Parts: sequence; C-alpha cells; structure tokens
Amino acid sequence: MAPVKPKKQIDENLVKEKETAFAEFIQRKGLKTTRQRNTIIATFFRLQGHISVEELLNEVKKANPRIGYATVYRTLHLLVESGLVEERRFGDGLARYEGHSDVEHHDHMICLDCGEIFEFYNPRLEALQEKLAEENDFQIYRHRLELYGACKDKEACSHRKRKKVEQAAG
Amino acid sequence: MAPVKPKKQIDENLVKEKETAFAEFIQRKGLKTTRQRNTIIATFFRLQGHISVEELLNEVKKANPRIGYATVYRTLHLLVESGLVEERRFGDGLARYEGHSDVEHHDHMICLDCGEIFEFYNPRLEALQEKLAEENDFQIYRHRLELYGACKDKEACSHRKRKKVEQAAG
DNA sequence: GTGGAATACGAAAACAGTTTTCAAAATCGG
DNA sequence: CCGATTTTGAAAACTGTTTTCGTATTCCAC
Repeated sequence: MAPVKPKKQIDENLVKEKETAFAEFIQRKGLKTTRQRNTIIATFFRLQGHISVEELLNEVKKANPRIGYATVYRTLHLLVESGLVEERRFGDGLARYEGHSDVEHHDHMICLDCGEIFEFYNPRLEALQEKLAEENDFQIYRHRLELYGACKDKEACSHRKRKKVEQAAG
Repeated sequence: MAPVKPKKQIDENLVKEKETAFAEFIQRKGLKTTRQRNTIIATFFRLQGHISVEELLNEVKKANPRIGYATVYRTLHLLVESGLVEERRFGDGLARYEGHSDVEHHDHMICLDCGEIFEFYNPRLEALQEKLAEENDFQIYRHRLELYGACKDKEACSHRKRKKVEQAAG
C-alpha cells in the first residue's frame, strides 16, 4: 500500500479533455474564448502539483510575455468556478491551485523542511469525520486536513530542498 | 458524549494565571511591561472563541481608545510566541487568535451559514493520523482539520446568524 | 527619586497578495 | 464586417499585516 501518490506523467488526453471542459464552461456562461485564456489553461494543466499564481505567471510568460497578473488571476477564478480546479491555502499567505483530480478527494502532508507537499487519502479517516459530524448534528460540505511536519527520509528531503534553492536562484 | 465543547464561563482565576504567565514571559525576554500590553491581554483573555484582530481592537478601544492596530498586532505576536495563544486561519483571509487551551488539542467545524466555529476532539482521529504519517515515513509536528458545512439545527443556526447581523450593524 | 539606555508607542507609510478600474483591443452573433 | 459585449494589460485600489520613525515610556543604576 502506498497512500502517497507518485508523481504522474502528464496525460495529454486528460489535458485535452479538461481544455474542452473549460471551453464548454466558457460557452455555457456566454463568455468569450481568448488567446490568453487558452494559453493560461494549457499551461496550468501541464504543470503538476500545487501551483501558485506567481509560478503560473512565470510559465505563462514563456509562451506569451505580454500576459499579466490580472488575467492569470481572473482565469484562475474561472477555473475554480468551473469546478476544474481547486484553490488551497497552506498558511504561507498565498493561494495555490490544483487541478481538480478525477480521482478521489485527498488530504495533504506538508514537510516544513523541504516544503514538499504529499497527497494522501484514507477512507477510514473520511468515514470517521462523517461519523463525528453526524454526532454533532453537522453536515460536512468539504473538509481540509493538513499534517505539518517533516520527512523522515532526511536524504531525500535535503535533496529536494537543495533543488528548490537552485530553482529559486537560477 | 458531547464532543462539541459548550461555551464556558470566564474563569477569572485562569485569566489571572495567564496574565502572570505572560508577565513572566515578558520579563524572561527582557521586554517591558506596559499599560497597553496589559490592557490588550486582559481584554483578549476575557473574550472567548476565535478572535480576529479587528474584534480585539474594538474591545480594546473601549478600555483605551488611543491604542492602535500596530500595538495589538505586536502584542498578539508576543502572545503566540509565549505559547499562550494560537494563531489560526480559516480561509477568510484574516488571522484569528485563540487562547491556547489547557485542555487537549482540538479541531474545528465551521458552519458556512451562521459562521459559528465549533470545536471537537476525537482520539481515534488523532491516532489514525499518526498511523498514516507513520506509514508514509512522515513525522507530524502539528495538524489542522477543518470541517466546513452547515448546522443541521436550522433554528439555532439562523438565530446565531441574526444575532451576528445585529452585532455588525450596532 | 533621577538620568539615561533600551524598549514601546501611535500614526502613517510600506508591503504582499489580490482585486478592481479604465481605456483600448479582441471576440463573435447577426 | 458591424456593433454590442467581453476581455485585456497597466496601473491604481484594496485588505490585512508589518515596518518605520519620532516621541513617549519603562526601569535599572545610581
């Protein structure tokens, strides 16, 4: 059993599906298809993990340097509204966006040392939450569980950390 | 069994203890005791629940209208540093502060309708998290679990909501 | 008590992340 | 391709929070 999901290859078909789904959403809402929006969502869905606005903007600018913050923010809001993307906040003050998985809901473990964000899912945990809510006459719409701590595999951890520093510098 | 804690009366002795503990902290750090800090912590510990900076400032101003944001922020940071208070963020963009309970750690249920924040604690939930972390070679320092949803007791819920609107208006 | 170094204060400016404004540009149904 | 409507990018505004700066306060040594 491996509850932490391995990084997966980008599935081009899945990306195309999502682009189509977004296009349909746009049409349904009577909005317009634009070059910028297409660039942004194409970029977003080809990135993995928990993307901050800045990270996304940086990538987007490689394709079209004239795209600015505002459009990225606006497009991300649309993506969230469309249900294709979820917004998360891990307490460092910035919003992060995550392609709404086709697979089940998941929670997060965040290493405070290397900054890695692991995903996990456990049905017993979900069931227990439901039970507790039930007992308190409360109906859960959504929940958030985050475990903050440290990787025990110190080697892998410091390797990730080093890589991150390099990225920030370069 | 009633996992949701009832609102408790203010225990003046406990408040005094905390004030003393903070005074000791201040001394230990070589900082100074000031009228403003005393007012702020006295006010804070007599409020219950998850206090935002603005809520606290409003209350503080009743005792001393000349106290400003900066001092409240600074004092809250000291309170957090002292370990007497915990900072929480529930995703509405503002920090909330909570007197560090003498009782066990707890999690939160947040009603998206009336805004009430319920506390709960369940040892099985804690144990399960530990187990999952173990399985993933991860060490938990702290965690956060928030259930967002709605009270099923609609009457109590809308009553709270009404009260909140009145408060905001008056 | 008083002097004086250290700290704290309050107001306002700075700040970071995000949202809004506005005039110009792009979209798209007719 | 017209024209109503939407979108864009740059810049300004906004929000919650932090920092700055000159003045005031604390408090230890005397």
